[in-house]
Amino acid sequence: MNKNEPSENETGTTGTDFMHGLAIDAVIFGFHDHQLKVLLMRYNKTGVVALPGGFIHKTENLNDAANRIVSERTGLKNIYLEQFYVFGDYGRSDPRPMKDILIANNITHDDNHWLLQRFISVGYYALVDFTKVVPKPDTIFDSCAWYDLAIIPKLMQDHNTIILKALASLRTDLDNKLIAFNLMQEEFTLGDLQILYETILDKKLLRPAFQRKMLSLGILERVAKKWTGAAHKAPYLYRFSKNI
Amino acid sequence: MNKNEPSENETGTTGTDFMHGLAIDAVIFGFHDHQLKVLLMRYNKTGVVALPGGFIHKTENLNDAANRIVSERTGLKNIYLEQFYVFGDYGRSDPRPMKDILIANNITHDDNHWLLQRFISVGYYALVDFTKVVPKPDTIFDSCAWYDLAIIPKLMQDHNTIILKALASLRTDLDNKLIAFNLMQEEFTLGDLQILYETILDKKLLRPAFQRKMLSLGILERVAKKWTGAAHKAPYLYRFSKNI
DNA sequence: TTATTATTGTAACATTGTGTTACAATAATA
DNA sequence: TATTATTGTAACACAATGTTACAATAATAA
Repeated sequence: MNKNEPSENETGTTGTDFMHGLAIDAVIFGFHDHQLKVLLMRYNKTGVVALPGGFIHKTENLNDAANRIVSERTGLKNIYLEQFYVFGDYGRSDPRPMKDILIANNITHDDNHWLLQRFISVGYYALVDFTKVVPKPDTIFDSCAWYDLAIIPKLMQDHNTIILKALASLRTDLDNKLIAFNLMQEEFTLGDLQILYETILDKKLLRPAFQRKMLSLGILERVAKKWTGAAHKAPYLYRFSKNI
Repeated sequence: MNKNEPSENETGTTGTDFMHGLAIDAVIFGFHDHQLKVLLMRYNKTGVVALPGGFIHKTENLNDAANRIVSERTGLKNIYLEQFYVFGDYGRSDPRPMKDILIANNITHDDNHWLLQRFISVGYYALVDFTKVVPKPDTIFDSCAWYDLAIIPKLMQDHNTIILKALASLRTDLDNKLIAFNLMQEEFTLGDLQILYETILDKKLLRPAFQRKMLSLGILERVAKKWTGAAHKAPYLYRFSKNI
């Protein structure tokens, strides 16, 4: 939300500056401890859990809005973002959870309030470095936190479906685009990278073939040996080569 | 548009039943005479050429709206449709061409008319059997016709960009999904199919490799020999195997 | 110091998929 | 019946990937 406009509160409930009927939902993926994570928001009072999302300012580019929304929740800039689907079924917009939230937060409204109308939502997924994210709740959300993708609770509206579709898109994009690096820290071993791929694709990969393929892409720079302290050969650290 | 609601004219200029700020633009691909074709509409009076498009009824699913819009223009049902991108830049919505069209058609409006506001547009591409399409203009469009993809005129707003993005999506989808058959007639030879692929991808393919690949997919049924009348071996006809 | 252990880096071979060349099988015409 | 152009497909070459094998470590233990 635009902090320069005091007429707007953080969740934009007055909505004078936003396009109506259209929203953005963001599936923000992180990777930590051998698990894919998703950043989710919990509305205070009602406890409803939902994807981070937001609206588009009337003079704002759609992709800029997505960037803004994801930056606000993560504290990061230059985030890898990908549009993956538009969720536009009429039935997806049950006004009940939002009405409960408005009531619980003493926000005046009637049944024609724009937040209770139908929304079509543009789905974006983001890939971020888990270790760099500082999740940011606000006044309406009492929590903004990582959830293991394997144990997502029942979410608001069709947000569970949106996550599944985002994951499917991530899986197909993984082969075509070189995006997995956005989920890693600056430096990583080929073993780390393989575990990431195996986690996203949910299947085991053969180590020699995986290493050969990654190295043959020509986008990895060998940095130094990693000190592990373990009783075996130390792996090399790599970084994503930025000059490509 | 819904013919059952007399309060709506065909182009929905009153817009009481439509979502505002959101539109659908459809890139309808056909294939004929060794060329990829796109179906385009020409507004009467102004001569502005644009993609077929439309709006979403307030209680209509987004994908249903896209189907409806494409069916209206082609006269076909069960059309292969794919969402490929959402065009949401603020600058894309120049109100001038639409204002000219409203003026030329004596449609009363002021500068706040919803058709002159900003639109975010969901891009769909459709693949149809060229020979089955009966292009349908209406009162606002004096023409609805096929254009060779290689010689598209300057279109309204960012519609040239939308076509380019649709073509790029079609090209990448061609390898992953088995969708080219939607552009062919019921029965076709492998030579026909190869010409289609070559036209879409804009590059020559080697015949033995192409035939081997298509046949190994296991989705083609050999039907009969095709009578060509030419002084050489007759090719086989194939059809897309529906039981898969 | 040297053997032990587990893991990494990579060679080597097998299999599969695709690029390329070659040629037999036609279907009409001369 | 020979000629012609095109189709169907075999055969080989090459590239990408799957799989097995093993040498190169880095710490620990003997």
